[in-house]
Amino acid sequence: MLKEERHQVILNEVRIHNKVLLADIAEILKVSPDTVRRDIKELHDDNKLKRVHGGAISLGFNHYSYVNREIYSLEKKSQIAEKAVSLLKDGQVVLLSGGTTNLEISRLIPPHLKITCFTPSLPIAVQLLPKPNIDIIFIGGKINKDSQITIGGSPIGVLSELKADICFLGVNSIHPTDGVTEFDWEIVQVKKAMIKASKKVVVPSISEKINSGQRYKICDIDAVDYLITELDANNPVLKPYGKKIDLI
Amino acid sequence: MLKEERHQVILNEVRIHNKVLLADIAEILKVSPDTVRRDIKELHDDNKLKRVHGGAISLGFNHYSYVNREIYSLEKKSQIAEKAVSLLKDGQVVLLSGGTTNLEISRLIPPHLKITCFTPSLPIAVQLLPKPNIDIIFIGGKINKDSQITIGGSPIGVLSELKADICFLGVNSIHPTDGVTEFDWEIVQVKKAMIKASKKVVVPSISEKINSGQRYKICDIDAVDYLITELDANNPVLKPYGKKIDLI
DNA sequence: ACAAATATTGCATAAACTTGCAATATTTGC
DNA sequence: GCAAATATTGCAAGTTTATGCAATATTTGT
Repeated sequence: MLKEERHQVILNEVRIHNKVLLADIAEILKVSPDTVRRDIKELHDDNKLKRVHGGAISLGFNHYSYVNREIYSLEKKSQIAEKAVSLLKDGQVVLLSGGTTNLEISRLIPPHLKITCFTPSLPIAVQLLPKPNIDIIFIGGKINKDSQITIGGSPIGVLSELKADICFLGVNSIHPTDGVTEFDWEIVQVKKAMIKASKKVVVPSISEKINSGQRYKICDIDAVDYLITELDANNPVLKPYGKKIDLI
Repeated sequence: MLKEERHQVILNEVRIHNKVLLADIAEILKVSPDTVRRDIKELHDDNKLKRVHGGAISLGFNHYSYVNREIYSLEKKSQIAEKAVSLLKDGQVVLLSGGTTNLEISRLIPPHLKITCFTPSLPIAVQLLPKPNIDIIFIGGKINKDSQITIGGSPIGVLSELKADICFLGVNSIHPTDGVTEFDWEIVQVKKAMIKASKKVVVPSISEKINSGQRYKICDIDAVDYLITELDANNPVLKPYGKKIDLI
């Protein structure tokens, strides 16, 4: 029995059951638990699965855990989110794209605010659920598991019939001349539709994303009305945007 | 059962119900309350949920620092869900209404099954998210906060363009002559549309709901193809249904 | 305020993990 | 092709972790 074979067996079990028990694998493969332990250790180091006491578990098992990624920039995101929330007023119709910054925004929306939120993001809808004064309209469609938002023709169709007061557009990258860009084509299509569906477009973005670029373009800088970062509005990094966008 | 699995289950329950009772988790997972207590303590320390007397609550729910006593017959629902899941086959298009029994069904869908699930239920979508082989189509619309499903014209419109293989219809009440009934008119409209949109209609229902009635009618008994309860198929309680419905 | 439910603490036991080591395989350099 | 170097595997001893139980304390609902 080659090591590679064992690895395949283990990964396969994980793929099917989302987990494996070390003892089970040892039994199936007729090798010592130590060997399996070492195999799992290797696969763990290769990021193929997650090693836990007693066995291993699929990496993707908790997709929702993307909330935990980038925990380091949570502080910045909270600062941004606080600024963003201050733009909201009673009675508005708000469009929220996906992303962790927008999730933070929806977390910070004060419970007394009476607004209507449209969103294609599952985590954001869940986040808004406990707030009694917020009407939530979920923009349906096929759910993209990575981003946990709906994509494709269906959400775009819904958006084409909507005119929201304000849109919080979570972005991957923003650049003074290249505009707003994203790496996933399907998501770009949805975000384009969101911009069309809103009177005002707000981009909340941590400063790391400023001046970077991705493969696909969502819109020019001109299409963005407000740029919110954790930085002070007259920070030199933001200089190139100042003429075209209101900085917050 | 790996500790990690238990953690995932607990977090999932918290996401869906916004709270968990320690005793329920112990029951579901077949472990001692002490273990669950330790699990919750760990998750609390990791800032994944908030530990409170009697269980845990979602972080987003901090204002309500209590846990409601809510008796839900989980054991029965699991039995029903297991029977329900056995009806599923690779390649099917499945329609899932809301409700805790359907939630339990979606929890038990084996991860290797390749199916497409349409649902207007937020908790069910979240529950299905980690399963890699399931395509999830969320039926969008305005979210009803009580039931956590979308209601109104929008979901009904989507359903009118769909023909699913099988529909799991969560119900409030079922009666041999009065048919399937519900207390919320808006939800009735959605469920009517779901029945039209499916080749086969399955009603998973705990036996308490059998022979009861509510204000609004969803459909006659004839429209239901299968009735799944926690009881044995030839239990006398089910006798009146036997002629018209397959009992499981 | 009291009874019932839940939490804490310490402890016991079993299972799982770590580490070092020795016996075999396998690969490498010449 | 062969010896040396390297990897792999199983084992054993000691350590850590996981889990349930029981006695006691705290919290909660009425």
